[in-house]
Parts: sequence; C-alpha cells; structure tokens
Amino acid sequence: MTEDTFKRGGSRPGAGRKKGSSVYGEPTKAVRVPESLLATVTELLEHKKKQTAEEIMNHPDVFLPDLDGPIPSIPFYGASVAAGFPSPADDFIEKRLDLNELLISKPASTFFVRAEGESMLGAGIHPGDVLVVDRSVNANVGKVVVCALDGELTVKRLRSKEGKLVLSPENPEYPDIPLNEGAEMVIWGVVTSVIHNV
Amino acid sequence: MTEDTFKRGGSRPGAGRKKGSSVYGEPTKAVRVPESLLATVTELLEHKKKQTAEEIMNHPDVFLPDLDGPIPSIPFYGASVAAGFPSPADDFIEKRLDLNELLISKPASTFFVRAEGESMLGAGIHPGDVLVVDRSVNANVGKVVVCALDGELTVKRLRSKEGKLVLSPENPEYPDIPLNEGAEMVIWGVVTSVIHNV
DNA sequence: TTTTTTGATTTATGTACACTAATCAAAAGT
DNA sequence: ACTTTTGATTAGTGTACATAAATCAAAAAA
Repeated sequence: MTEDTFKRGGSRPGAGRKKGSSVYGEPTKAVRVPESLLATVTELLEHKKKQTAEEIMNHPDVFLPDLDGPIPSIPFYGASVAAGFPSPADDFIEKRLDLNELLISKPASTFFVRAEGESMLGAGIHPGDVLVVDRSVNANVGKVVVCALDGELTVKRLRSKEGKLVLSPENPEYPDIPLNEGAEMVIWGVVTSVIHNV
Repeated sequence: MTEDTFKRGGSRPGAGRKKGSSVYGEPTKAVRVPESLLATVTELLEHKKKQTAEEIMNHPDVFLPDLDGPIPSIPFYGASVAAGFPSPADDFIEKRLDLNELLISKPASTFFVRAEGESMLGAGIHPGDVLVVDRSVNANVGKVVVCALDGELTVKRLRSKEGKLVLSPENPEYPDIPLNEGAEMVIWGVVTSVIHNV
C-alpha cells in the first residue's frame, strides 16, 4: 500500500455523525435560563425528547414534515395540571388546536345556547356559560339536554325515576321536573361541551 | 502615597455588580434548546423578564383595570328568546359562531392546558377540562392563573390574604398555597375560558 | 468470506472563558 | 466640599471550544 492510495486523509463526505441525530432530531441552540424556569424548561425538553422518540418509533420510514410553515401554532399543554408534567400519556403537543374542530363534530347539527340559572352547577354549567349543543346526538337517559318546556328553554339532565322520565337538575336546591303527557316538551339537542368564562 | 496604602489591589468585599442584578433577578444556566422549542422558550423568558419588571414597578395594592370585556354579541339562543319558540332550524344555520374567534383574542399569547384534580371545582374547572390561557392578561389578584410552582403546574385563584399573595383553590377541601419568598413560582398565564365536556 | 478492530471524520453538547455590565471608592478635578 | 473620572472588583451573558458521540470504511482478524 502506498501513500497515494491511503484513503483516510482529508474530507470524506458521508462519514461522521448524521445531521439530526440529536435527541431532538434537530439542531439546538444554547440559551440562558433563569433558575426558577429551569424545571419548567427542562420538563418541556424532556417531553420533546419523548415526543421525538415516539415519532421515530411510530414512523420509522417517514420523514418529518417541515413544520416551519406559516400555520399559527397554539401550544397545548396536555400535562396534568395538578401533579405536574410527569404523566407520560399526556404529552406536550406542539400543534394548532382548532377549537371548532375540537368542539364541533357535526357543524350542520350544532348550535349554541347561553345558559341561565344555577340548576346545573353540578354538571359544570354556570350562568352565562355557552353551551355547545348537538341535535344529532340521541337524547338518552343520562344525557344533558337542552329542551323547550312549555315555551321555556331549560337545560337539565334526562333521568329515569320510578319508570318515568324526568328533567333532573344537577343542584339539590332544585326539584325534578316530571315529563307529563300534556306538557309541551321538545328536546332541542344534547349538550356536548360547556364553555365557561372564568 | 506608598505601596502599603494603595487600596486598589486584592479582594474588596461589597464592590462590583450586585448579585441578582440579571434581567431575571436570579442566576441563570445555559441550556441547549431545540429550534422548534426556541420560540416557546423565548416567549417564556420574555414573559419572565416582564414579570420581573412588573414586580419591581408594581406595589401589591395596585390593581390594573379589569380587561375582562363582555363577550361580543353572539347570535345565541338565550332562555328569553326561546319563549317565542320559532322554527329552530332556519335561525341558527346562518349565524355560525367561530369558537376560535370567541375564545382566543390573542393567538400569539394563548395556549391550552388540560386541567386535572378537583381543587378548582368552585370556579367551574373540572378534571379533564381544557383551559384557555392568555399569557398577555395581567395576573391580578382575583384572576385564575396557571402557574408553575416549584416545577409543578397548578391552576389556582390569585388572592391576597392578610397582605400576602396566596394561590387559593376553589374547593374548601384544599388548602391555600402561600407564595413564600423561596418558592419558585412562575405565572404562565390567566385562564380566560374553561371548556368542559359534559 | 465474514466479522471485528481501528482511524478518520462529522455532528452534538456542556460549559469554560472572554467579554460586558454594574458597582464601589480612591483620585483627580472644580 | 462636591462632582467627575478612573481603576479595581464582582456578577452576568453569549458563544467558542474541547470533548463526546456517531458513523463510515479501511485494515486486520477469524
């Protein structure tokens, strides 16, 4: 072997550690973080690592899409609020959450109602809340329904007591409303979500 | 003047830049952050800076104007409207509400958190609910805030008790959390809406 | 042949360090 | 006496760099 054929010197394209082989699968940058935010940022990074790992596991052959697009992203922290971040199931998702998409599965049959009164506090429905109502969902027993009772809109839970259907408030201070034969009762739809302004 | 009395050499306690004179008022640490999280982390840092500045400027008694504006007129059915009980179908099809618009006034400073635990039932926050959080809203006393306390995310109402700030749960079964000097508390934002699945 | 070892090369990563900012007090200036 | 300048000292901050990790292919070993 001569010096001429010795192939080790100089540049050798293709060799070396691959780009994107970091734990995050992308370049990093050194940032100074105050100590009080260190835990928070670290958790964020840990979750990103896990997320990256899962993405690689789930799609070994697929290239990651270029996320540097113009799509405005609203961070969604699915972590447990009471206990911190550690739950692995609730991962930090970094994508746009479309509230319309989240709350309205069937636009054609969905409408909104503003709630009044305190009869449904137990179901998390406070006065002034906006209710998302789906007319296409079957109003079975147990569902929270919006119904017009003798011309008045009410929100109650549909229950069966002693073999009879009743509109049951979720507040002990309010009485059940029996559904008599004669009463004009029309169920408008089933409440699927409640939007509560703090 | 002799060499003996020359006072400039050697250690001189008390001289020099003060500890805690950083923008954050506390020591920092260099951390590597992946590019995709850079914006998020930077925002967090900017917010921390502002928070620090405000803490210095503001007295604990100062209340900033309540920015909770009224919800823009929404073509909903209120209970009173329902008395007329018209043909439901026509009216609300044309008036569709954009929930994103309704709930997100500032997309850049908004994020979501899924709530856990029952410490905030009184504020209408149930476990599993999605919280809409605005970072740009001032975290005044009385607001429901999402904050990282010693690295743990929590949702509590900010109250002033006996002149001291406390994180107050909205559930008598849970104790107040005093904000000690040593505690690492970072307010992530103010909860503006709660989305509750029935 | 196939496998293992080894040197070279390239990227990733934590942090040491050079530089900046802030502060104090002596010295000089007024 | 009072103010300004200046050198020394201490803490803050961005990033350059030394080291580590990953990868390839030649060379050696099996």
